[in-house]
Amino acid sequence: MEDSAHPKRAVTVADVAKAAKVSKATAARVLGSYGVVSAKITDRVMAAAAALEYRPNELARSMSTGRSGIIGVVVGDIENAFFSLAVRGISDAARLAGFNVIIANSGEELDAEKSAVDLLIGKRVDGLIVTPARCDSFDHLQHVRRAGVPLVLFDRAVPELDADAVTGDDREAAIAATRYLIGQGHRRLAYVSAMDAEDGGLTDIGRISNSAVRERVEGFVSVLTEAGLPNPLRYVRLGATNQQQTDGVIKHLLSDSAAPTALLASDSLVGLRIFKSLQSLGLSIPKDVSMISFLDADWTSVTVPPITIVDQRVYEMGKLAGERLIARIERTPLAVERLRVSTSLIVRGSVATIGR
Amino acid sequence: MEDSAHPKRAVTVADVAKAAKVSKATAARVLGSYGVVSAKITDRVMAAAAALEYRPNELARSMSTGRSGIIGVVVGDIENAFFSLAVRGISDAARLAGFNVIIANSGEELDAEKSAVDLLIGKRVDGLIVTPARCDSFDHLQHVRRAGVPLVLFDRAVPELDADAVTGDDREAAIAATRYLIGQGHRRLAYVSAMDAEDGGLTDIGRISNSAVRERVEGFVSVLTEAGLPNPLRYVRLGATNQQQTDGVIKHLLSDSAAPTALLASDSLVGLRIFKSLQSLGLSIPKDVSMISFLDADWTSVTVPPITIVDQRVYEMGKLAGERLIARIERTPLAVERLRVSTSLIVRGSVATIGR
DNA sequence: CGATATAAAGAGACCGGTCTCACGACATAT
DNA sequence: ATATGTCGTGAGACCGGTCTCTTTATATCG
Repeated sequence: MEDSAHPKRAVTVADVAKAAKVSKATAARVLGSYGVVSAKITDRVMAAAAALEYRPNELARSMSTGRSGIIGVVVGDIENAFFSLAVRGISDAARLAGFNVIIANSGEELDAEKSAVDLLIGKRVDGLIVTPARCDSFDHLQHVRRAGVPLVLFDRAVPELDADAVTGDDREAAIAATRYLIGQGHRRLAYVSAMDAEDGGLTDIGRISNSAVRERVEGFVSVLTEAGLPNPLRYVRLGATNQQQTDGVIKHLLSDSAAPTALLASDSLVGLRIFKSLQSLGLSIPKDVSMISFLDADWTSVTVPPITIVDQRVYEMGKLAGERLIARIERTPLAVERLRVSTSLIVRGSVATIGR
Repeated sequence: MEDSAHPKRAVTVADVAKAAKVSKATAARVLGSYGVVSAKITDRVMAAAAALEYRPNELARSMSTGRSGIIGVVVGDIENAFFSLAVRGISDAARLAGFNVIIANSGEELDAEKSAVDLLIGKRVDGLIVTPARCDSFDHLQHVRRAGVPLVLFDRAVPELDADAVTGDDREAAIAATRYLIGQGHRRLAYVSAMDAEDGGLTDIGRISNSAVRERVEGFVSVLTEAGLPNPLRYVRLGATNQQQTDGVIKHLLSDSAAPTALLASDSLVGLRIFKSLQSLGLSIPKDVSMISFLDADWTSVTVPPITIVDQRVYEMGKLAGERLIARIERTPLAVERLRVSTSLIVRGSVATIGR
């Protein structure tokens, strides 16, 4: 019965005003809870609103106030545990401050990232958190800043860009993991990442377009160099983007006459792929080969052996990014800051002690 | 330099129109690509728009067109692999049709769900996909329908509600898994779920407020009954919401003088918790106890032994839900449908054959 | 060559809120 | 009794698009 009333047009302040026999302005004051209205009239308007099932049109509200109450988040891949955890951190921070979150996926592709950013700007989000797919292309991010929209970079920094960033201490993390491996007697160490690359090999660290990966490789290389090990880039591999690619990378690495004895996985997805590769090759961890992965993902603690990992505290990173963005939204004049969240090595059972 | 131009006010059609020396209406026609405009003027407007870096205000656009191009998704917990996979399916379907997605988390709590739904309706989403936390409370969902907003339920159905739903074939899935266990000689089977419950035990299946869980339990019970096993509810346990709770549940189950020989986990998170519990109790799978989990999660294929699972094809479910919603948005008069996505048992190594 | 059809551009209402300003009523001050 | 102030309400502009209706310029036809 009431179902068939007016299936189409939504109830507006004007409708409520008419029903309560007051002006639109007064009804709006009550419904938007601003200005001053007498208690009597307030009640009358509230009653009318309830009877009509009035729901404010947030779009209209946003348009006149200029604030949408939404923050936009552009991530590489929500399916990746790293990002879904980060998103939870961001969401929690946002909710606490009364903001809501729109998530967009870039699939780690620059074009998708650009259009996602454009879209969110178009929706007039109050601020933006972006995980830039490439740190060497940031015109679109400069547009964001020029448009006056607060921006926080996540996980990866763009030094040339005058924007806040929340990242892990990737260099230190890689250093700690690498030192640990060397301390356990390893001398031939490989680093495997999922970054796209022309050739899979690597000649120039500076060319890595993802700052997090670049810093990790730099840390990795610096430790090898400081330990006096030759040709530190020899076992650095990119392109482990899917299981098949990873199988190829691992097979190739291990068939070397001087095969690496330990593998460092750049993220938990790569780590999982490496684990599966080794499993399918019938190799035992850590007897045949040792490994360390980034991120305390689900699977790392239930394998045999459990995987030694670099714990990234992603939830905190996300929360921090959210809080930082909100601070910037609410009181704009704020100096640019680059926050680093410390990581720690969690030693489990995937690294062997060798050579003594 | 250009940075300091006008850090505040955004460029509007009126600005572009002035720059191109045409009327606002004409500029709008070009920028919104509707109506007819001569090639010459089109070029002039486009040039002006490019020079001024015009970005359309989607809010304003939505307000006059009445369409936002956004579909809202309310899930239980994005961090759960089940939902993040589903969200990808939904997003993919949405993107293909030119829609974008706002995600909101309910944390499986009714109040949070209600306010998320309200929020999204307020934002004037074109449609809504909801994973109802409880199937016995749906006033808020009826509001949605009454407001004329297309709605698709996900994973769980509400029979009383006249809305589309996409679910798994939970009853059949549970039946298949249970039959398999019985076929392997198991006679004492436990079902463990994360649903909140007053007591953890269970006296009345009808009281389970999550239809997916209820159907699974029904399937489970029906097979036990048909196999002539006594007291089928004896080993059904709810409340495995975190590791500690799960440890308690498992310890209690297994300390029974007639302890179950196989455990059925209601989702992959519960499955993981059970696995860890068993591990910490020093029990071996499947020698000491067998288990089956729902969902082909990451971790299930790298454990020793790998876990036998009920594969839910969640991505397809999400995609289907997205497509269904979009169909309903674009051509409203459509009969209500309840779609079921079939599941299949993937036998790996976590179930022992016993008793013969 | 004038009448009519048609294409292109302009003027302005509208969406549903917010918010400024003006106005009337009543209280207090002088 | 008149001036001043405050409070509560109403009228209407505004946000930035879309879209209808009107006007103007050009083309087609008899």
